Parts: sequence; C-alpha cells; structure tokens
Amino acid sequence: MDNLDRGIIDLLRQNARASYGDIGVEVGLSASAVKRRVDRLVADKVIRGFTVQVDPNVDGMQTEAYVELFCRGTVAPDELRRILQGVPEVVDAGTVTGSADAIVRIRSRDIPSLEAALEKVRIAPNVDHTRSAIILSKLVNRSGD
Amino acid sequence: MDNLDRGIIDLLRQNARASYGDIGVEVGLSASAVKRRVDRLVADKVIRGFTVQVDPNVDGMQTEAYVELFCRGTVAPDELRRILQGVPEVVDAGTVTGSADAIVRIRSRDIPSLEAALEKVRIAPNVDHTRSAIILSKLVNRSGD
DNA sequence: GATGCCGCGGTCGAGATTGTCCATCAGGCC
DNA sequence: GGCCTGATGGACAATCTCGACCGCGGCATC
Repeated sequence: MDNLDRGIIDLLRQNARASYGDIGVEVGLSASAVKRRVDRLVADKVIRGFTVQVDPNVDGMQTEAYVELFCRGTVAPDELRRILQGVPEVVDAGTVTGSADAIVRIRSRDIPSLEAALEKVRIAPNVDHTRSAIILSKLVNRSGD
Repeated sequence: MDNLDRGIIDLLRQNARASYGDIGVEVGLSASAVKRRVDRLVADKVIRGFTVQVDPNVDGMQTEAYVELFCRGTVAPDELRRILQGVPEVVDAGTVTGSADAIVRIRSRDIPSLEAALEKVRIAPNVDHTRSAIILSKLVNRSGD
C-alpha cells in the first residue's frame, strides 16, 4: 500500500471501469503493473468490490432518515447490533458521543415503510425513545448510494 | 427502465467491471445490446458513475461523525450544497425535518482532521452553530463503506 | 393495406484491452 | 560477488469494446 496504490484507488474511485492502460498513464506504470496491483488490492481485501452508483429516485428507495436512539440504563452494544441487523431498512448504525446512545440511518421506499421500520427498531429492549430527522433533499452524496 | 435494465444494474452493482458479454449472457442479450443500454443509463443519469469500495480501515478514514447544522434565517440549499461539496471529508449531507436544518456526515482520518473539516463546514454563511455526534463504534454497515 | 419512421436487438470486424508468460532490474542479505 | 525476492516492462494470444450496418415489429399516416 504505497502512493502508487493510493493513486490507482483514487482513479478507480472516479471511474471503476477505466482501463488498466489509462490508469497506468496517470500513475506512471504499465498496464500489466497496474493490473497486478489491482489484483493484489482485491486479493488483500483493500478493494472490496466494484460497484455502480444508481440514481436513488430510480430504484425507488428515496426516503431516508436519521434516527437517534435513546436507551434506558445500560446499553448492550451486541444486542443492539443484533436487533438493528434484523431490520433490513437499517443502512448504517453506530454508537455515538452526545446525549443519544446511537444513530441509525434508515432507508425505505416511502414514509409508511419508514414508519414500519422505525417501529421495528423501537422494539429493541431498553430503547426509551427515538428522535427522527427525515431527509428532505440530498445536498451531497459521495457514499455511493 | 425495464426489467432488463434492472437486471443489468443489479449485475453491475455486484461487479461494475464485468464485461458486457458476461452481463449479456446473464440477462439474455448480446454484448452490444448491453452496452447500448448501459450507455443510455449513463446518459440518462440513472447510473451516476462506477466506483470502487475500499476498506475504510486501510485508507485510514475511520473517524466518522454526524453533524447537525443550525442556520440563521433562510437557508439557500444551493449555496449550502456548494460549500459542503467543497469539503472532501463530507460524505453525505441533506436537509432534514426537525430543529436542525441539515445533517452532514463527515469522515476523516482522525480527530484533528475531523475538527479541521468541521471548521470548513462552519465557515458556510448563515451557519449559526453545529452539533456533532462522533461515532464510537459501528453497529451496522450495509452502505458499502 | 402500403409506406415510412422509430426503437430495439443481432451480427460483424477493426482496434483496444486484458491476462499471462518471461526477461530484466534494483535492493537486501550472506 | 552470488543469490534471492519482489516488482516492472514487453510481447503475445485471447478476449472485449464499440461503431456500422441490417432486420424486425409496432405505430402513425396516407
């Protein structure tokens, strides 16, 4: 993992379908050398995969919300993880600093299904209450979804 | 946008570097027909781009935070977008319901660089104050990063 | 019904790309 | 020096890309 690898990854991030030859011109390597490095990065699991960014409006998962979770007493992270993983609409979740115990990112087709997902999260034991912020419009999206 | 397109997108989501021929075998089209459809999907902005999923631990971007933005007076979403897009650490941002005006997801190498990124966000005009929640540990991660 | 247009898919071929093999080279070590 | 290891560039065949061209079916028009 040196600067060459980082350069290759940066280029792939911009266009994962770029040819090895083109990448090689940018970073100063031959196509074969680039391919060897990319293969190694994939084998080493540094590169998890190549994917495509799709307009979320098209695949019909456009309703998203941040949900703060407030728990009673002690929180068992492992149990929380188990519960949250059981809700497919949960895209992302983590324990956080601040007054909330965890922040959960939920994505669903529409408001009713968002509410249903939220209900499933609330079932988790020790969850005292939640506070949701529904996303009105996306300002930036560099996370690939 | 029909079932063929959806099939192609599903396959590209799994492997954006798959050859058109291989995709064609899966969805029952010739390589040329697949390329035509992919080109059209890209032209129509249904496909926003091809990218690579990198292990965040490896490229040293493991410090993440949710930042609530509170603005003074009226918020110009376009200007907010322009400012936020200028901060590379901003992974995700959107205007939201609730007391905050926007929620910004920031990812950086460590706490000092997180603070620096936060500073850049605060520069935005009309930003009154911010409230950050730093992620302590990830509970769920289905967003591919 | 005949006609032309349009969208969509297949086939073909030149040219580019990929993937593999091999020779080479630099650096570390004995 | 001699040897090993890891990485690179070059060469080559296999594969893929991508545009040109053709045919087919649906549809509106005459």
